[in-house]
Amino acid sequence: MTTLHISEQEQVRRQSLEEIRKLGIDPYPAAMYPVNISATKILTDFRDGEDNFPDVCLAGRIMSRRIMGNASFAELMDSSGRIQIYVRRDDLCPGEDKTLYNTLFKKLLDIGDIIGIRGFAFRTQMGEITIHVKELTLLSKSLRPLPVVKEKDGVLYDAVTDPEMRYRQRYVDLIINPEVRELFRKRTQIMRSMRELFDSNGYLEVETPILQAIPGGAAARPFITHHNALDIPLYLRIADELYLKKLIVGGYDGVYEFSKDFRNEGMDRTHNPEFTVMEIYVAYKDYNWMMSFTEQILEKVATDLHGTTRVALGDHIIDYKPPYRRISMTDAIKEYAGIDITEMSEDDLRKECDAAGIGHSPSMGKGKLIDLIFGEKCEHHFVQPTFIIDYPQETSPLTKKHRHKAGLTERFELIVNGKELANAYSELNDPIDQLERFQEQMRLSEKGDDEAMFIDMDFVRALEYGMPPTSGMGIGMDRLTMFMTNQPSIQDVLFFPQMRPEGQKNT
RNA sequence: CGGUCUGUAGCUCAGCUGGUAGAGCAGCUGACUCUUAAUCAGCGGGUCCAGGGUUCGAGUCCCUGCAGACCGACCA
Repeated sequence: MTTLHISEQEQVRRQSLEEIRKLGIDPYPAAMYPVNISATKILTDFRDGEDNFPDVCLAGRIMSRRIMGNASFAELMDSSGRIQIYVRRDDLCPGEDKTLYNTLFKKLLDIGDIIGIRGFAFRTQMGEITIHVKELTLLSKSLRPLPVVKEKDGVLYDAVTDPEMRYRQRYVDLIINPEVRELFRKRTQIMRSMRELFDSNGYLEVETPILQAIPGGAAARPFITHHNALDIPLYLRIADELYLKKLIVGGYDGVYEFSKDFRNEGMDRTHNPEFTVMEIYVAYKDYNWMMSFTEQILEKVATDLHGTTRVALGDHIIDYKPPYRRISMTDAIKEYAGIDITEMSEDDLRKECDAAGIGHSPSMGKGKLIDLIFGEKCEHHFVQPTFIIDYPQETSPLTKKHRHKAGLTERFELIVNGKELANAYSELNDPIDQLERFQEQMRLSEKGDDEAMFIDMDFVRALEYGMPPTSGMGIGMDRLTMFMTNQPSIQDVLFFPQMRPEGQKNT
C-alpha cells in the first residue's frame, strides 16, 4: 500500500481524480472560464421580487457541501467572498444521464475543489441569497484536504490558529481566513496612498541596487554574498539612502523608493531579516518641512484606510491628525528620565546609566549613551505620534549639523506607541564634513562598534559635485502596516515571514 | 542565548496516580429535491514530533534533539 506519505483522504482524492478522467472530464482544463460577476457583487445588489441576475457565471472554491439526495447546497468562495449555491439533479442533468450530479458532484468533488458555475440568483426559504446552478464545470481538482472551519452566529468552530501552519502554509491561511486576505489588501492600500501623495507632488519612484559593494546608509550588520564573475563580495542592502541622495545630486527634485532591506540580526515579533522600507528625499527642503510632510502622509494613509485619523492599536486609539507633538531629545530625557544631559561628559552619562540600571559597553560613545537612556527611559512614554528632534551628532553621521544647537543634528524620529515609525533629517550635503563624519565612524569601528558605518567614497564624490539642501525620511512599512491594521507581530503583516526551514516531515 | 508552555487522526482538541488511544468536524457507505455548525444510520482512519533511557509494560516518567508560542536578554 502507498500509505507511507499519503493520508487516507489524499488517497481517496487521487482515486476520484482518476475516475474523473475516466468519465472523460479534464480535472485541470486549459480553457479560460467566462466569469462575469463576483459573489459579493451578487449579495450586495440582489433585489427581491426582481428578476435580477438571471444568468451569472462565477468561479471559486467549494468550501462546504450539504448533500440531501437529489438536491444539494454548497458554498462557493471566490476572491470577493462566499455565496451559497443550489445544485438540483434534474436541473444540472435535464436528460436521462444523471452522471454529472450523481457521480461527479456528489461523489468525486470535494471541499477545496475549484469549480465554475452558471445559473441564476434567488432567495431560499431560509432567506439566503443563492445561485441556482444550471451548469457546473470542474476547473481544478484539489488533492489535499482543507481544514474545515465552520461558523454559526459569528462563532468560529475549529478555526486554524496555529501560527506555524499559518505562516508556513500562508496559502491555506488565506483560503480559510478571509480576514487575512483583507489584511494584505490593506497593506497594499497603505502603499498606494503614499504613492498617490508622492506622485501628486511630482516625486519620482525609483529603484536602486539591492546588491551593493558597500552596504551604506545605516548602522546594521549586513548579509554577505558573492559575485562569481566579478569574484567580489557583495552585500544585500541595509538602506537605500546613499543611492537616493546620489539621484538628488543628479538633478531630481524628489525621489522615493519602496525597498526590501536586509539585516542580519535577530528575529522576533517586530524584526524580520528582510523588511520593507519607504525612503523619500526632497530637494530644497529641511527637516521641519519633512515633519509636516510626514504628518500629511500619515493623515492620508489613516483616512484612506479607515475613513478617520483615529486608529485602534492594542489598548489605545492612535490619532494621526496633525499636528503632532514635537520635543527635543534633550527635553524628553529631562522630562521622562529626570536627567539634564546638556552639560554632561561621557563619564557623567555612564554614571547616569549605572544609576538607572542601564547596561552599556566601553565602545559606546556619548551619542550612543544618550540614545540608550532615551530608549530605556523615554521612548515608551510616547504613545500618540510624537516627533523627537535634534539627535546627537555622533549617532547621526549623515545628518546636517543643527543650525543653532552645537553638537546636535537636524534629525527627527517619529515615535508611535512607544516605537520608532519614521526617521528623517536635513541631509548632510557638505562633502568635507561628510568625509570627516565617515572617518569618525571608522574610529568608532576600531573602538569595537561593529555597526559603525563604512566609508562610501563614491557618495562623498557625489556630494563634491554639489547636492542641494535636501531632507530625507524613511518609514518602516511593516511597522506602519502593523500600526494601521492593529497587528501585534510582523509575521502577521508579511505574506511569508522568515522561518526555520522545515524538516523532512511535510513534502 | 535564558525561563515558561506546547507538539496525539486531514483540522480543532481530550487522554487522571504508567496497562500499546478517544470525541467533534472532515472522509467513506447508505437515506433524504430549499439546507445552512444540515440531519439520520453505519464504517474506516494514528511513526501519539524524533532518538535514547527507566520499567514486565511508556502517549503518559527521565535525558537529548527538532519545531513552535509567550516572556526576558541581545539587536534598531
